[in-house]
Amino acid sequence: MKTTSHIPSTLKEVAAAAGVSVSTASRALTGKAKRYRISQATEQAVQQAAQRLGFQPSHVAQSLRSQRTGLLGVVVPDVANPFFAAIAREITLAAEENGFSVLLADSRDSSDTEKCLVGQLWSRRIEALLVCPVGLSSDHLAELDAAGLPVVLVDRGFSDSRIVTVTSDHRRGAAELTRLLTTAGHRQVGVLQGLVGTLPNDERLAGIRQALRSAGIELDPRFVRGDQFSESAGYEATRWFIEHHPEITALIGLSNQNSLGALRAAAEFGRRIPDDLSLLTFDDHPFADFLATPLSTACQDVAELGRLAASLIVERIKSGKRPRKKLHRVPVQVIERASVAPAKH
Amino acid sequence: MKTTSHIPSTLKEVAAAAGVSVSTASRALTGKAKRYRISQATEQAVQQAAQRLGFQPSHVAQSLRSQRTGLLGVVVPDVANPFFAAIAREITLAAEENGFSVLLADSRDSSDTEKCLVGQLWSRRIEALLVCPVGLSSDHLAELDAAGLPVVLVDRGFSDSRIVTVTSDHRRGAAELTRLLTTAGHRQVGVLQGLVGTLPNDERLAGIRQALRSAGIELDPRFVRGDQFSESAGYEATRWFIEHHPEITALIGLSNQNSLGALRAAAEFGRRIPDDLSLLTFDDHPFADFLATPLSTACQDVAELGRLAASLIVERIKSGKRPRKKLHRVPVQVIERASVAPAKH
DNA sequence: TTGAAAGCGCTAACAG
DNA sequence: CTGTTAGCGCTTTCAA
Repeated sequence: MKTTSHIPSTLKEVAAAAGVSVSTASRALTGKAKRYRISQATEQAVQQAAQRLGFQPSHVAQSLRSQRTGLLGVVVPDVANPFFAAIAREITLAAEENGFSVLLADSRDSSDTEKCLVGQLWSRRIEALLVCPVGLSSDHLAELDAAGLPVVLVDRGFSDSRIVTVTSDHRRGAAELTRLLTTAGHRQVGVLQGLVGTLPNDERLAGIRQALRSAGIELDPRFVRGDQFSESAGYEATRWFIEHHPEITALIGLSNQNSLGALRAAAEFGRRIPDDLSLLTFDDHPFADFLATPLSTACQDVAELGRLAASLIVERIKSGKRPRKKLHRVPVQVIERASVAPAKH
Repeated sequence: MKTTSHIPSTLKEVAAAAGVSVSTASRALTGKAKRYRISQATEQAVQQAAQRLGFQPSHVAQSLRSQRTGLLGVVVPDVANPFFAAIAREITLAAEENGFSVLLADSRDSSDTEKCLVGQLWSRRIEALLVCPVGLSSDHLAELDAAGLPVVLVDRGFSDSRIVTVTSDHRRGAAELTRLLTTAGHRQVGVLQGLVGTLPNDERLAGIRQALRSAGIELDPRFVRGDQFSESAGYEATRWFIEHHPEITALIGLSNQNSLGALRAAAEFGRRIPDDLSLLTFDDHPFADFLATPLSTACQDVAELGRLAASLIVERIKSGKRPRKKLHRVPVQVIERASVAPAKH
């Protein structure tokens, strides 16, 4: 028994079937019939032949010929993370609208993997690259960018960078969020830190420090704990605070994950939120309103991050010009819910 | 001022730089030096030239030549939906491990868009296609599959289908979940339905019906309400139940989204869960434990769904054989939390 | 041990 | 109005 061949039909076959040359077939199928004044009869014949054979032009061959692949590379640390998934989605939609396809890669939070994947994408001749970078250096990306491949960084960026970057206004968001605490009279604030050295982490921390200072409070270095955007890091840090610094009355998780860890630790140690401990966090999720204690949060506009990045890329591909403006900030929205109680003294 | 050209160097240039022919260069760079007994000297020369020019072979040209693109097409209804994001991730990881790249497409829950995207992917000569299908027919996919393109369906499938499908054991999961209700004495159970006609929806409904019947209860058709896997559908259905059938003591949301709508409606109408109304749902998410009322749920093994699908695809590509087993079931795990109260009579 | 040449499928310049 | 030809970048016969 033989299965139907899945070898796609070629233009040559279509041409043969229609009794014309390949060039005529090509012209008839790419809407150039008018321009070349192809007779109605042949045009139809070609189209019917194509139809009958289920002809789909090979984008591979077209790419080679035209030196344009219509491919966008997207690299994120974890596709399953809702934050990156949302970004990937916006890019994908924008890409599809503009006739591009998305090559998706998952760097698993590893800088080496990221480099490797970027190399592969490059060998596939992507026309632009969008990365939510991992690690603390962007040299390999800057190189590509300098070589003429449009690169856009999303979320994490690099201070020294000449690469176009789209990120939230972390500092201002963090400051506003912190004000919720100072207003409520909190003076002993613990921070559940994420990956030190990354732009979001460092800017958020700076925002918190600044807001505290405005309220006449100096952030105690011992009150900054943790080194990863992960649940376990948040858990460990919270636990450490509870055990060693019971004087702390409020916690700020520098990511959703960190705060999730805080929630677990608090539950485990019998600390009620917000009665025993206030908790603030970054980013949001659909069930936020229905948490036992709805968390007040500084929420990034993920969709806008994605959209902006996509439009910068598309714009750049179309115009061929590298924009002068490198750093793009998207506002952060503070949503006040019920996870801050007045500080007791 | 002129930016560095981003035109990638070609094998021809490398060959020229090394003072050899393209064929020699090719052989030296593809590890065929031994086989062709190329002299150490030339091999090194070629490699150095390649290094110096930053040569990356064009995967486009290789694809055309070899008729193998190493591309996997993935189509999901919504990349930002955690469920599909998780599936996409597993596929992506598996693909990367096996030397494939993933072309990601988002069908936006539209059957037409899906068809269109699949066409584009096909024209890019993907070697296999993984779809979380939308809509009620899979003819266009079955066609491709019959034509020899390995197609795997995930999540939703089709009863009549000859396409390899990976999905959860919805029926059993639903039945087990329902038993939580019958055991607690509930007899008036409302169902927040999703998209009618889809396999997950229909099988879950069947599972519920069956479990109720085992408890001597016939599911009242009026108690099945809703027509979409969406928050608003869940909200509307719940609202309708509250207004028209206050005798209902428990609700089962056929998706996370549906239940989220139920949560909103319940809050709005002052119904406490589970005291006034028990609520069960499908699927889970990280914050589940910290909801005001932790929902008991039938939880799909999303990672396993993705992994299984990926391995079926990879296996099939490598072997070239279409498997005889079409339908693959992944067990569902019921997690009991605190959203069911004993029924009052 | 190496090179020349053909060809993957397509488009476009050139030639009728 | 249509066909012939060259070439995108690569691999692989075939020939030396």
